[in-house]
Amino acid sequence: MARKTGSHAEITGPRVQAAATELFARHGYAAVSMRQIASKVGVQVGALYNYTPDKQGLLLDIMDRHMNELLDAWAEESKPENPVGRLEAFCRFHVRFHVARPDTMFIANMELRNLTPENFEAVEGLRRRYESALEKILLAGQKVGLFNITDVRLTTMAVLALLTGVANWYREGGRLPLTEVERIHWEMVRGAVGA
Amino acid sequence: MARKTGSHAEITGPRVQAAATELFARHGYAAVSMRQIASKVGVQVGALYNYTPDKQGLLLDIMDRHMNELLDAWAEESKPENPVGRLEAFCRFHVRFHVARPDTMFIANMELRNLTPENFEAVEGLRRRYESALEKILLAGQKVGLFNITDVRLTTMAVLALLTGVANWYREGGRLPLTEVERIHWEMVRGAVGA
DNA sequence: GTTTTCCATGAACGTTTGTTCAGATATGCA
DNA sequence: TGCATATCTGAACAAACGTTCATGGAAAAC
Repeated sequence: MARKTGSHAEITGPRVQAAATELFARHGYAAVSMRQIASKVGVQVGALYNYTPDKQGLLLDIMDRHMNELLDAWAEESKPENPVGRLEAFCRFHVRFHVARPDTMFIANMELRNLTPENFEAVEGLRRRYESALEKILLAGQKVGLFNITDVRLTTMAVLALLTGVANWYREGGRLPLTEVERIHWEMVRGAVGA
Repeated sequence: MARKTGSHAEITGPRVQAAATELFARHGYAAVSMRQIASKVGVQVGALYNYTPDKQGLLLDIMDRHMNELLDAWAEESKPENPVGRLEAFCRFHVRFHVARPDTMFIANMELRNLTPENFEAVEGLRRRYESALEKILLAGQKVGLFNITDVRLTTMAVLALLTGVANWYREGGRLPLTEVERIHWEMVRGAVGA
């Protein structure tokens, strides 16, 4: 029988994830040691290996969870059929999602190169699925003449770069309310794609 | 007297820089060891210390050189007085410059957190100077009603994010010629700022 | 031809790295 | 109360880390 109360695993486990996430985001995967993570959790190094097979496992878990939450959240988002409305929904969603998770977003964008080849393949696959969600919107809008886009692939990357940048500087309780930040980004993207 | 021929320093020095740049760009500063750099140069570890006081010095040198070359190149760029033409010049310049230097651009964007506090301050100062070059253009255009911008600071960051993204995927000899990539980016920015 | 200068070697240093594991501790169940 | 199990400690491991330095050899200067 699995113990309920007094079982530390269900408390320590998430705390390990949280500590790793914060430290990886701040200093980078390669610059963080297992001992630093353990110290942040308030535990000895060896105890970490009850929750991950190795350091790489911590990184994979963070990135995999982030991308899956991203894809799931977009799937459940209510979005209009027409390309312009759909693009607006995407922009607002993307900004909202990433502003709420600056740490995992940072890791997902910066630490791809620190994944082992097979782990990279898995995460990269999820990333491409998300990219193609945007690409399909741009393509649909281009086909019916709503957007003015020379190269859909290039524009996809550019729009994502523009939108993702927000998490690098936005801080909660900052100068602008979130809905305003959403709106401004949507207006910029609208202009960039000629809608 | 400085020796001319037979002096290895003037050959090995740049090769150390080049090796460090390539490795830092590919794997990240923290993940690269001095021994890997030495091995790429074809030299023993100790020899590196004829060319840098320490590992941090290599990183600082790369970033400092990159930012100074960027600022100098922009200063010497011929640019019209009117805000729209000036913004176009900036966009084309930025794309051209970064596509030509993907490695140092990558390092300059990703490794800021691996600088010691004082080195960070120095490089960050240069980065802000470059940012403010763009910000001034946007402000000037906004003032005379040529641009439609809600928040200049936010738009500055967003435009830079959009433009800088290009170096992440553009490869020489790719699908699109460079001038076309320049033009497309300029058109996107033009739309984004409502010009 | 001798001296001087430069640059690289190769070994060593103390520290830190990721990971393992036997044993201690504490909790839930009987 | 005592047994079983889940979790953590504390120490240890070999390997790799950044950095230093005495030594050597080759080229430049005289």
